[in-house]
Amino acid sequence: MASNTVRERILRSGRRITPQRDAIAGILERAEQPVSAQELCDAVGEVDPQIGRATVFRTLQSLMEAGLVQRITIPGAETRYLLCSTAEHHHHLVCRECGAVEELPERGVASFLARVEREHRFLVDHATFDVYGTCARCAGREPEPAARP
Amino acid sequence: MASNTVRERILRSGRRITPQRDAIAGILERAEQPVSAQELCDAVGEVDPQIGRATVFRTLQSLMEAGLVQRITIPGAETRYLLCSTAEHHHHLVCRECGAVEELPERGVASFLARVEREHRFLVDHATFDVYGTCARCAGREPEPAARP
DNA sequence: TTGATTGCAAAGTGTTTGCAACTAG
DNA sequence: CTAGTTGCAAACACTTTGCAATCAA
Repeated sequence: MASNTVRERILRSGRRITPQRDAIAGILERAEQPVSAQELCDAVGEVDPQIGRATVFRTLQSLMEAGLVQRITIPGAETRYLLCSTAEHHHHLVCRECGAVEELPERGVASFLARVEREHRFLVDHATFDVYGTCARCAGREPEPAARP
Repeated sequence: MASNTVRERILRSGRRITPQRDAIAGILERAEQPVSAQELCDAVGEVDPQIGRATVFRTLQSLMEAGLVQRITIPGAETRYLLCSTAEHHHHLVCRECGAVEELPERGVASFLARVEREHRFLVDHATFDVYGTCARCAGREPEPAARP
């Protein structure tokens, strides 16, 4: 099988590697949590102040189209971007404490969606399912975790 | 039990009824599908061109706080607002054909969330679960419905 | 009466675009 | 070589804010 570095994945998607994309991908790769466009711009600026906002946005868009990056839209907060291990459709568990994101494979959601389809006679085309809360590690530290699904 | 008109619900939430709010709520009420802020501004403008954008946004915010309105954030599209029959937390099935929105009660999602909590050792605080596809009525008309969960 | 609400216009965000210059493949 | 990519700055879309005037309860 082909190499799975981000660079390889970009190349395989028929896109060019440029220093800018390399920098942006690197930041996303190192980030332990989803990054906002603004944060990304700032971080990129530290690598090379020459790189402009437009490039950051265009790169994100490009990487999203390539399936390398997914955008998660936290309602009431900013849009954030994260490098995904797989281009397949999946969902996220986002920890509010540490920002860590766990990927929830589509498989886990599929059976539930099937039930929705059956019960509501609704043909599902796309579903967003993002869960916010406290991850196991952070829950271990906290005395009184919130709980309101 | 108390009356359940939108006016009543606004009043009961300790907010004032104003002609502007009445107009905005009326539009949301008549809309068969979620409305974007822009559309709302336009529609409101037809009722009374005097009503400004700021008022529309402030009213939406107010109604959201009161639990009358919910905002749904379609990834890659605009934010839309819709009047909800209940202030309780719930999710939506949105038909891409006709725009109709069906409310999916939290109850239906709860057991699924419980499983996620168990399997991922994750304390769920809030989950967004919005489903896009084709409703039964539209599916009946269409020869080849899309299907890619 | 009086605090909530409004209109206006101006300021913020966050994101996109046009275009000439540049460069990876 | 040449289509894809970039930087810049300006344009855009959407939402929020300050403030004085107004109005619902």
